[in-house]
Amino acid sequence: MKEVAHDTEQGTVKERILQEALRLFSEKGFEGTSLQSIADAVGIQKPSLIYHFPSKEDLRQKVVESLVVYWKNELPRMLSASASGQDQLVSTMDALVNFFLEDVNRARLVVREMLDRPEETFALLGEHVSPWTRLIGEFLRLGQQSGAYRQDMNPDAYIVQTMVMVVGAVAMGGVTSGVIGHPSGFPQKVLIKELVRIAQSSLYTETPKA
Amino acid sequence: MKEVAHDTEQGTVKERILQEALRLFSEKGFEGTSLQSIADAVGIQKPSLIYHFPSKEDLRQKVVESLVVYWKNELPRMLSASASGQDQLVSTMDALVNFFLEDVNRARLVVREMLDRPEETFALLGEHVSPWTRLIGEFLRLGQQSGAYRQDMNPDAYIVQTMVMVVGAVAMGGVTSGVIGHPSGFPQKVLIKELVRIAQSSLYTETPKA
DNA sequence: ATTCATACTTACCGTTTGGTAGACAATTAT
DNA sequence: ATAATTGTCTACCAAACGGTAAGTATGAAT
Repeated sequence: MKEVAHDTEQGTVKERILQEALRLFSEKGFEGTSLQSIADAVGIQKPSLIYHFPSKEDLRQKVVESLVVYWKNELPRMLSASASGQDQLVSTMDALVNFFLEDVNRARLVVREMLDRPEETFALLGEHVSPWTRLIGEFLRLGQQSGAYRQDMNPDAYIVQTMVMVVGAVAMGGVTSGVIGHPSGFPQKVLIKELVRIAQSSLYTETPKA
Repeated sequence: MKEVAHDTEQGTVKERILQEALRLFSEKGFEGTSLQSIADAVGIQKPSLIYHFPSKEDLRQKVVESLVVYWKNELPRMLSASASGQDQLVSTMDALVNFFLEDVNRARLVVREMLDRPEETFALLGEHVSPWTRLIGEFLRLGQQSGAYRQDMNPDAYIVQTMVMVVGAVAMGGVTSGVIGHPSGFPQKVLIKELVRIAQSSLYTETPKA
């Protein structure tokens, strides 16, 4: 019923459109990407594209949606996977980093959407992600009561800042490292490692290793 | 010689173009902003705009340049202003935050430039900002030798990450706070305060107040 | 056999885009 | 006085944009 054509290469045409659109939107931006360029990348004609997605705006929404639904499935899995404990937070952040690191375009698209459509993105995050971050917030507050986490830490603000740091680092890390003057960038692994260090060492009351 | 027209409102026409272009580029993006919309915002006709800036691309460069030269003047002033000591780092970061907080569009434009033109932005940062961040790097390494700063901290990566955090927080803070689910955002002051806390507490070996 | 929906095509359309040409005042220099 | 420079305008242009119309090949359903 669904796959009528041969799907010669990989995935259905619709999937390949979403894939190329994600890539181009995140690289050149929504306004900077023409339907023609997406059609070319997929190897079809422009009206064929508009057949699958009635408008450019519709395509954009579907691309964003594909990221959101991923998270709606993956985040709860991660939060429940690692047994409750200190490591839960660490592994969740690890998965968060890896998700974006797996395809840098994801992070770039998220950043672009935040800049291009602040209110819409705000609403989207509030709807799909906030239930889970609230949970993490509760977890942080508990750790604060037990004395494991710093008292002057603001749980909600900490979560927001950590997310900004992760998304920002992946999306802009390679570029930002220009501020150091490294001839050609900065190994991303080192950057991520420092990111994790910052997030953790600013959380715990005692220093893990002095 | 320079100001021929009456400059009825504020600043020369050229300055007002740069001002509105910065605003629109950072709000809608470079590709999402038409010369017409800039001309309308300034209150002139499109060819008058093209008279002052020969092309849209030229205008973009001048807008970016206006931010860079600001930093080339301001950063050294900040680094030398506060007498050498622990507070030097704190006050520098404070000024960095305030610069972007003063006009959120600055942060947004920087982020957009990093996404739209990575190599170019990388080179620009390397040329104009890296000399000063290298200095801060030296400062961090010294503090590390003296035992004031954590040994597992990577100075260069720390600087990069801190910058990502600052720029990202200002540019996307209001949106990202949607992840918490606050009905209408998050007080930016709280966010910035936590940002500073994270940056500092992840730096020092001993916790300031437990 | 024929109807029907799917997936994709070529040809086209109105609008907007960045940019040019050339006229017109007003100021400045000679 | 006159010539040149500066800043702004109206009118226009080719190209690219998002999107439509209408047609064609193909396989499934009746």
